[in-house]
Amino acid sequence: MAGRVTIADVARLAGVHQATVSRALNAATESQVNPATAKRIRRVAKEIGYIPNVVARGLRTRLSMTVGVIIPDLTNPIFPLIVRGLEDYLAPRGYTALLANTDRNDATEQRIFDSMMQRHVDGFVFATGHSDHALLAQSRDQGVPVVLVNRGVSDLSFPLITGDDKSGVFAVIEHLATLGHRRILHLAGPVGYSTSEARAEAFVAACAANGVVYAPSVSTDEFSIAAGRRVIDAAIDRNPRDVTAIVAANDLLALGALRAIRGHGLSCPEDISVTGYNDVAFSEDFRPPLTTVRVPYTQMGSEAGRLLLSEIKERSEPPFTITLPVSLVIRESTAKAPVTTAAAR
Amino acid sequence: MAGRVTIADVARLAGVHQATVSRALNAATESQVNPATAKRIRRVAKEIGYIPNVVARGLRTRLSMTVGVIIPDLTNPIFPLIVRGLEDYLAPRGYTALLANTDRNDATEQRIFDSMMQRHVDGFVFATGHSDHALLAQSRDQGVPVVLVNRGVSDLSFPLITGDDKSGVFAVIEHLATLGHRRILHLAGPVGYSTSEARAEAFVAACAANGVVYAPSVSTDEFSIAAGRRVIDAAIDRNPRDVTAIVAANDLLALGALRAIRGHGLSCPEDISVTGYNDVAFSEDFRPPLTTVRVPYTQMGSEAGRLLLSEIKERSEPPFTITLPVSLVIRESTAKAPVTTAAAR
DNA sequence: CGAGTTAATGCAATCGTTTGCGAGATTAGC
DNA sequence: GCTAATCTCGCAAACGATTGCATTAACTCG
Repeated sequence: MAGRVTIADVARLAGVHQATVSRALNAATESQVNPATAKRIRRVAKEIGYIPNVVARGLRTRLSMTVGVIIPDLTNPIFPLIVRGLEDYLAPRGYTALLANTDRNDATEQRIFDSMMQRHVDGFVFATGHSDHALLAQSRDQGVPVVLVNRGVSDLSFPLITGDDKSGVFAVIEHLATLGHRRILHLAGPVGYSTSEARAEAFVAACAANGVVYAPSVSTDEFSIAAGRRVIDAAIDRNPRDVTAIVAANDLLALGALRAIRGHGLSCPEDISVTGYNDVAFSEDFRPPLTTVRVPYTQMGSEAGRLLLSEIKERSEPPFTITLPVSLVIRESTAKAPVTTAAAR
Repeated sequence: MAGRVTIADVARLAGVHQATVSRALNAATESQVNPATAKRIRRVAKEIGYIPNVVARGLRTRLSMTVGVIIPDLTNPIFPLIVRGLEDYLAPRGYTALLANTDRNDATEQRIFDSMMQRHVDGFVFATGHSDHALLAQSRDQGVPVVLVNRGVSDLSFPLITGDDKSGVFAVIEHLATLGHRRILHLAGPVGYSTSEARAEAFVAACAANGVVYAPSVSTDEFSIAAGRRVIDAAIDRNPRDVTAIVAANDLLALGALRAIRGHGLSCPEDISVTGYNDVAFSEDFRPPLTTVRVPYTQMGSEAGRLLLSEIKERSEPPFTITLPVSLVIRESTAKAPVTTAAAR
């Protein structure tokens, strides 16, 4: 028990003032104290197991060595990757992460934000994909830096790390065009998400560039397997064999599409090709293994850490966007367009 | 900018002493101040946007309202569930979680532990599955409560939340026995993990109870797809058609087995049945959909939160173990034992 | 040898709260 | 109308560090 040992204990045992202890133990000020006493102080400190109280220090230095990480839902498989990358960057540099989920609920998000503000985090990483501007402005007003991950925000005054959605979608469409697909459906994500929008726009542009006819995008109300299945079920019922390929905005949606296709007695890729986006864990083991776009989420996390720390250190970093390259990974859910269907049109 | 607004600002504007402000804003002490002034204080506080500094408060109250969560690797799909359940319990109660990954590295683990200790976390949740006793003892010595998740530790002096491994494995074996399997292989997890050991033991007992002959367990060096594949590849090469079912200690290992089986031109479940453990996300979409055991990881997380908070509040809770029920989920990776093989023996 | 540097350390304020103690003011009891 | 109990609220000391400033001692140099 004994209550934690403080700097005063060390000072007493080493026969010096606590100010001297503080200086001796702090790399930046160590030069100000006699090497011999410094050594003695360090020895005593180690002996009695002194560990500095970061909270007390933070009170004085106004640094908590803590950053707030706000994500929608840790259960969505891309976020663990981001968080992991972020922490791997932060930990060796003495920072730790406070993590919280918003569940896309603005009230929750505000609550979390306040709670982290109270804890005086040194910066924020937002990966919410729709966080309202109010929070960002609030944070900036209080002088605590923010970096955004995996989302655009209309005004570009915050640094942002994102994957190259445009080139990812282009790669997908080119791949499908090469396989002879000419009628492709875009299974879009819910509106209001920057990724949905970026990918939908890129889809249109890519189709145009490749001479592909596209059906009007159908869009979902959430990024989930169920939503994908629901929408594709309806599409097939309405107009079977209309398209030869489905480009989903997301692996989850793609998985829903796969289930819908099987559910209708059709098969992928023989009757219809499907592509996903994200290259989520296990997508290699789906039925069939999913052709998708790999996004370097772990790297996005560590880049976010790098940017945030540099913002914390030298305040006035100009905001800019880092776009990370993505890559198409071709597996078995895409194949040549079925001749019958193509001919039938 | 303007630096955050403090209690002194509120006091000045409300024309009272800061002690009064503190009391007015704190539910427990609110009764000590005149309702009228309390109201005025609250109004002023709201007006100028006062948010109490939890760090400063913590310095005085010795409570950080923060708990440390130590896991091996967030990328392993069971941990996001646990963390999510934990945070969902913690957040509404004013606590936030500091999260860090050990990667099963003792040095890293010690570093993380120290770092969280410095931040004066009010308690720890360990889900490392092999964390050394030293750390636990250290934590107890300092008087900060610990709860363990998903692992046993030989001395049972810490509260523990775990899934019922024994009944899970029994359910699996009974299911296979009913399907006619008589020669079953256990694809065990790496030694030194409580889950590996518990499941391996249960396997032996369950086989004995069901009159099943089992091959000596083969064990892996890590819980991964690659490890599972490697071991099963070797087993098939050595002795094809020896067993009719493989019981893996984990879904990842099961997935490796599935790949190995396909790689040898065999098929699951026609030639050989496979079961997993955990019911990881997407296991429904594997080839074939995996029969496995569902473990309530999210609930494990929230139970851990409950236990930890109760330990924090009233210190001397006696340690005890909570075992959560699991359930067998039967999908397509298990089928009747092939007659040919059965007859051949 | 005295004045001026420099090196090493102590003093005390500060960061933003909470809280034991005590002082007035008000109310109650008789 | 006086004592005692009860409400309010202010004072000031914590909590555990950091840091500007002052002080002392030792050293340099002309």
